[in-house]
Amino acid sequence: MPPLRRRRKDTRPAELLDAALAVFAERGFATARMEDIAARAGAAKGTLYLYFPSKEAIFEALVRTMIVPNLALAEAALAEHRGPVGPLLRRAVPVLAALVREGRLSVLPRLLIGELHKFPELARFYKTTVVDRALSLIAAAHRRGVDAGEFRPQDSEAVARLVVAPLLLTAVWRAVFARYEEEPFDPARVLDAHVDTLLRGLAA
Amino acid sequence: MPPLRRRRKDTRPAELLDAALAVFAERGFATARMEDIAARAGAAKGTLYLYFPSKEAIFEALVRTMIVPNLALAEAALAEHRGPVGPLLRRAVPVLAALVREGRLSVLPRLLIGELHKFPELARFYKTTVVDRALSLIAAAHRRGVDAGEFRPQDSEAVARLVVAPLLLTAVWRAVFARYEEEPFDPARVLDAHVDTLLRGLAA
Amino acid sequence: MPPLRRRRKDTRPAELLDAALAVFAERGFATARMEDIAARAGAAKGTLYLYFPSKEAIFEALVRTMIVPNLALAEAALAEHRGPVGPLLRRAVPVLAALVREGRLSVLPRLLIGELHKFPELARFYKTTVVDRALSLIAAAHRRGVDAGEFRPQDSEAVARLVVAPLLLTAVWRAVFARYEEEPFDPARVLDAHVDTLLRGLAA
Amino acid sequence: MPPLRRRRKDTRPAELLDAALAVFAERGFATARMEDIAARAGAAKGTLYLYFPSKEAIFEALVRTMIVPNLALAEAALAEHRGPVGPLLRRAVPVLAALVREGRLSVLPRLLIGELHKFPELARFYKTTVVDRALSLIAAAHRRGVDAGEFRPQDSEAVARLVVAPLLLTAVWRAVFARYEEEPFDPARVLDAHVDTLLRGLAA
DNA sequence: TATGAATGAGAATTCATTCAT
DNA sequence: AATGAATGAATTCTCATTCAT
Repeated sequence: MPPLRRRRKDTRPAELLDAALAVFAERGFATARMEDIAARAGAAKGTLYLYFPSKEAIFEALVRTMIVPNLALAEAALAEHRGPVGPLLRRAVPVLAALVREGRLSVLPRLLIGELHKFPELARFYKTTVVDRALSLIAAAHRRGVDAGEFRPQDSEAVARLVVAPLLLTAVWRAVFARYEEEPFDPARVLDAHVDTLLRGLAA
Repeated sequence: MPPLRRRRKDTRPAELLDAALAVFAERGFATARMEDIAARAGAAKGTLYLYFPSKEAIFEALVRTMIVPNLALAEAALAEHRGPVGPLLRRAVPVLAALVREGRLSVLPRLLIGELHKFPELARFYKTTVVDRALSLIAAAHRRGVDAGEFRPQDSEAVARLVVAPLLLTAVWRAVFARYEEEPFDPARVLDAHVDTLLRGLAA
Repeated sequence: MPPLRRRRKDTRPAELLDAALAVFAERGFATARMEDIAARAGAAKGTLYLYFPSKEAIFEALVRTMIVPNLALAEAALAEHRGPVGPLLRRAVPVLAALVREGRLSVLPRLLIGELHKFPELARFYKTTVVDRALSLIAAAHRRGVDAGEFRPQDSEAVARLVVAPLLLTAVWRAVFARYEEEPFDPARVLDAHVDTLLRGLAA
Repeated sequence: MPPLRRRRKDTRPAELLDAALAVFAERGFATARMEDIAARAGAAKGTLYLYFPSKEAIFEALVRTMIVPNLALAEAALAEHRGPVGPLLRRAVPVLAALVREGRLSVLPRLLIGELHKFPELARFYKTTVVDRALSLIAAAHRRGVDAGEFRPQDSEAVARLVVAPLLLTAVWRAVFARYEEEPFDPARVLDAHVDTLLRGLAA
C-alpha cells in the first residue's frame, strides 16, 4: 500500500529541505544521495527535481532558508536593548547552549565549513548576509559598551570574532567529536566560562 | 639525472601525502580524484595503490602523519617551561599567526571538520591522540597558573577550549571565507585581542 | 470570451497534433518532451493523454493524418488529366516549390527518415499507403506517356523514383542544411532544372 | 571467464566507432545506449569514456571519420579524368550501387538526416566539408562537359543536385523501407535509369 | 474534461579499484 | 616498482505516464 499521492505543492519544499538537512548532516553533501533525501521526506526521487533543479540547489536553498531568519531576531533584540551589554550577553548563554545541544541547526557549521568551498556564490552570499552581518552586530554592541565606559577600548572587529569563537568550537565539537565521548562534555561549561572570562577581559 | 629509484622509494609516500593534502584541501575528500592526487605527485594512478590500499587510507595516513609531530613539540615546550604561563602564551601568538597565514596545515581543520564524521575510527584516534591531548595540555597549564596564583580558579577544561577557539575560528575563516574578502582581515588582530582579553579574563 | 468547451473538444486533437508536429520538427521524436507539446498547444500534460495514449501514438496519428489527404488530391488530378503528361509535370513545379519553401509539412520527410525505423507498423502503413501509392501513380503516368509515344520505353517504376528524388533532396536540404547557408539556394532552381532535364531524358 | 583485459589503445577508437555506427544505425542516436555500443565493441561502458567524452562526441567522431576519406577518392578520380564526363558517370553506377547495397555507410544518410539538426556545429562542418565539396565537384564536371560541347548549357549547381538526388533516395529507401518489401527493389534499376535519363537530359 | 503533482524506470556519466604489461 | 587501460558499481538527473483533484 503505497502512501497516497497527495498534492502538497506548498508544504513540500520545506519538508524536502528538512529531509535534506538531516541527510546532509548524516553523510555530508557529496555522500548524500538524492534518493535518501527523497525517501526521508516520504517522496520519490523525481519529486525532488520538481522543486529543486539539482543537489547543489538544495544545498543552497537550505543555507539561504535556514539561517537568515534567526539572525534577524538577534539583530532586533540588540537594537531594542538599552543599558549595559554585558547582561545581555550573559542572558544569551542558556539560549545558545540549548540551541547547540538540541541539534537541527547545530550541524550547519560543520556542513558549511566542509562544503562551502564548492559553492563560491553561496559562500559569498553567506559571508555577506550572515557572517559579516553578525560580526558587525557584535562589533557595534562592543563599541556601544566602550562608549558607555562599560568596556575598555579595543579592536571591536577582532573582539566580535572572539565572542563567536567558542560557539563555533562548541558546534563543531558536537558535530565531530561528541559521539566519541565517554561522558559528554556539557557545552554550557564552555559557554559559562566564556562569558565569565570574556566580560572580565573586556571590562574597563 | 633521473631520480634514483632507491631514493624514490623512501620519499614516495610523503610526496603522495603532500599531493593528497593539496588536493583534499582544494576539493574535499569526496570530490578529490585519485588521478588528481597521483598527477599532482607526478605519479600514475596505480602507484598510489602500491603505497596506500584505498582513498580512505590516504586520508587516514594524512591525518595521522601531519599533526602528531607538531603536537609533541608543543608538549615538550610546556613541560620544560618554568614560571608564569601568560608570557608563554603571549609568545606563541606570532608563531600561530604565521602558521595560519602560511597555509599548508591550516586547511586541515576544514578538512577534518568536513570529513571526519565519515571516518569513525580515525575520528576517535584523532580525538584521543590530538585533541584530547592538546586540551589536557592547556588545561594542565591553566591549572598550574591557578596553583601559582597567576590565574583565578576556573573550570580548566572549559578554559582550555576557550584558549583554542579563536585559533579554530581563524583557521576556518581562512579556509572558507578569506578569499571573498576585499581587504583581508589580518588573523593577528584576532590573536592579539585574544591573548590580551584572555589573560585579563583569567587573571586572579 | 473563453473558448467554449464544446467547440474545444472537437478541435483539440488537431491542435495537439499541430503542436506535436512543430515540436517533433524542432527536436526530433526522442528528444521532444510531452510537456513541450502540451505547452505549445496551450494545454496541460495530462490533457494529451486524454486524446492519445502515448507519445508513439501521437507520432502515428500525425503521420496518418497529415499526408494521405494531400496524396488523394494528386491522384484525382492525374486521373482527370487527358493529353500529354509532360505539361502536367511542368505545371506541378511551382506548386511543389511553394510547398517546400513554405514549411510545415516540409519537415516531415526529415522526421520520417529519422524516426520511422522505430515504428515498424507505421513504416509499413506509410510505405503502403503513401509511398507505394505515390510511386505507382507516377509510374502509371509514365506508362501512359510511353503508350502515347510521348516517352521512350523505360523501367517505369525506376523512373517514378527519379521523378521524386529531387523533391526529397530539396526537402531534406531545407530541413537539414538550409539554415547554414549564407545565401539560400532557391529550391525552384533544382526543380526547374529537374523538369527540364527529366522531360528531355524521358522523351521519345 | 571474462575476456582478458588487453591493452589496445591504438585500435580501440576505431572499434568503438564501428560499434557505434552499428548501434546508431539500428536504434538512432537518441535511443542508442552507451552500454550497447560498448557491449557490441566487446568493451565495458567506462571504456567508451576513455576515448570519447560523451555520446555526442562519438557521433561527431563517427561523422568526421567515416566520410571525408571516401570523398577525397572521388575528387582525385575526377581530377585525373580526361575526356567526356558521361562515361565516367556511367562507370560510377555499379560502384555506387554496390556501396548502397552492401550497407555499413548506407545508413549514414538516414542518421544524418535524422540527427544532424541537434548538432549545429557538426552540421555546418559536414555541409562545408562534404556536401558543398561534393556538389562543387559535380558542378565543375558538368561545367567541363558544357565547355567541351558534351552538355548543353544549364544551371550547373542545380544539375549537381539532380545527379545526387537518386542516390540519396536510394540510400534512404534502403534504410527506411527496404525491410518491408516483399520483393526487394534493386537499387541498380534506379541508378541505371538515372544515368540513362540524365545523360540524355543533359546532352547538347 | 482538464489539470499538474507525483512517480520511478532508465540512461549518461564518474571514478575507485584492478591487473596485464 | 611503476604504469595506465579497463572495469562496472554507483549516482545524478530526465521524462513518459499515472491519478487524485
